[in-house]
Amino acid sequence: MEQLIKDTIQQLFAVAVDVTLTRPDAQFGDYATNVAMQLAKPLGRNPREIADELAASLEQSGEFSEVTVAGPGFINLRVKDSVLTAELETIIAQSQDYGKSKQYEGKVVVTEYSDPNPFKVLHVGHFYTSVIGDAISNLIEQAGGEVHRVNFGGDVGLHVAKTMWAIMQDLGGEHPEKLSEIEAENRSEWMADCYVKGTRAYDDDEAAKAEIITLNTKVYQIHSDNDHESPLAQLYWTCRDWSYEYFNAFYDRIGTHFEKYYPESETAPVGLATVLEQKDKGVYKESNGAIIFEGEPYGLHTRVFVNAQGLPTYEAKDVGLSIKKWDDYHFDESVIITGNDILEYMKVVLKSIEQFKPELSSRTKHFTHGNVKLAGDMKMSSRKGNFLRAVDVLDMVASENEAAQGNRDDAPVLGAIKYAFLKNRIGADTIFEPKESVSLQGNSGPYLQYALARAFSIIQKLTSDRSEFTAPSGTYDAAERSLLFKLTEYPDVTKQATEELAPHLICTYLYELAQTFNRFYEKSRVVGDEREQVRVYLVMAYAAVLRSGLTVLGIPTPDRM
RNA sequence: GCACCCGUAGCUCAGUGGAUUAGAGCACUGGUCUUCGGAACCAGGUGUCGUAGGUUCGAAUCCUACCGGGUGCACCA
Repeated sequence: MEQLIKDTIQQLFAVAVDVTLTRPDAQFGDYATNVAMQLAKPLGRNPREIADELAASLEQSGEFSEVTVAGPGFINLRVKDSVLTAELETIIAQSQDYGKSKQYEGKVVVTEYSDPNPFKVLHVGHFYTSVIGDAISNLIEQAGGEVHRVNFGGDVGLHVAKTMWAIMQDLGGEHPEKLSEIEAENRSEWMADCYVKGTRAYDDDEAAKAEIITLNTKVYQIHSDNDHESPLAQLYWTCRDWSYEYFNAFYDRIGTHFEKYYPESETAPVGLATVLEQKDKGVYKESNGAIIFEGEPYGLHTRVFVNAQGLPTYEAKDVGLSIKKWDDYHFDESVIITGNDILEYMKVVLKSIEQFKPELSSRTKHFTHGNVKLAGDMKMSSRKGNFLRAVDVLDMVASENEAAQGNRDDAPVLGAIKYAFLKNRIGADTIFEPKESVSLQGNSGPYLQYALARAFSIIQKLTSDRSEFTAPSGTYDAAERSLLFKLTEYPDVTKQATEELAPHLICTYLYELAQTFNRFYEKSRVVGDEREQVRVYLVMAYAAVLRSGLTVLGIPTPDRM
């Protein structure tokens, strides 16, 4: 249609312009264009006149059932129902594949997100970032990308030393055999408690602080010696395994799967070696015994990559991570999803990498989101031990669902949480109001899941005696037409959502679609109606699009609820 | 102090160059109701789009300054 309008303009006015169609309020038409206003200046004519002339010509083309001019020169177009029928055929034929965009075909993409630290607890923020990262990965995947989901976490570093210190306080020394006294279901909580104790000791007790700093070096030593024998090493490896088991169990439950963990112990040596090597080439430099990168010439700030004790900081570990990802995947694009608190930090790290591996930093996109905040004034900190754990969120929503529906099924629980996390644009902080976020009505995940379950129910009633798709020959009534027209918007939505990596656009669309369907459903009987033939295909097309959209968001699509 | 993110209805947010009433959900009030599964549908209304200038035929949307909130800025991650 855009091409047709473009050609018509070329014929009438002998100028080439880009024509974009928008979807105005339904009362004005299916599509609208403001191209007459764009032409007013170059042609030196009244936009209204141009619009009238163009509209008359478009009307003669026979492609539209209605062409009108409104306001200062907007052209509103309504397409013939036969055009919609052709699109309905496409949706039925392609089903779940309808509307997939193609921007990432043939591209290898590494997505890194979630990034919890072993020896620490998973809190609500990890849940949030995992859901966002997953949806972004799915968007790239539906667009044809070969996606590798990876996870980066600190299995060495000061937080590990703090936890290990408290663990040994608790066990009375380096006694790995005593770990068997910790019940399996209490392990993650016990380690989280130890982290809190270790942090308090580090802050309040000078002697403990010195011990923890020494212990930090010993933990690095375990890795460089590949030590699995010493009592300290046994303690360390066992607790690290417990952490990964705990992470995997959580990811399984929320339907996320990572291809690979990059523990910092593996990226640290690579990062350290790289920084030292590049120091000799002048990228990094020594300052007060540490090795730094000066960001000021680039409008950034200076950061320490190797501390005065010769240990790599998070910065060097990130350098190592980048290099390892590159060696493993030779990606076309590397997408990193984190909280926005490390936005400036990441710019410095990437700028330093750009000095010696420009192709690597130019292919890296850093996406940041805000923090999850609890309604009211409660601050969360895993250091202090007052925080909302990821499982607490699941439990709260499960209780809410139980009160409303009498069960604790995971599908609506995950639907509610994931949708609440995804429906807003990524960037600002998310206020987590347990009661609101968990809502099962209105603009919520379960509303969409339920809308889909109803559609399945209808389809199943007719499964046995449905023949091959035959395109309806007549026209559609108002409710049918608005549902069908809304369905045809889906390809535009996936395209834009993929370009911007903005899952909330899918949410907004699906909610509008479900509303449109529920209105249709309210007044249009399907089974047994004389228009059953047409309507059942509309329902099938709707179910395909809704299911496809929910799947991109990572939201379960149960047939029944 | 500097940098980045944000400021739209009582609350949580869409809308980020287009109009004919700036939209949803929640909350509140009333209605539909022997369900093709009611987690639904319908009706009812509040806005100095943070403030002030500017650009434009046209600004919640772009530019500038300011105000307010959040986050970050050397050996934590």
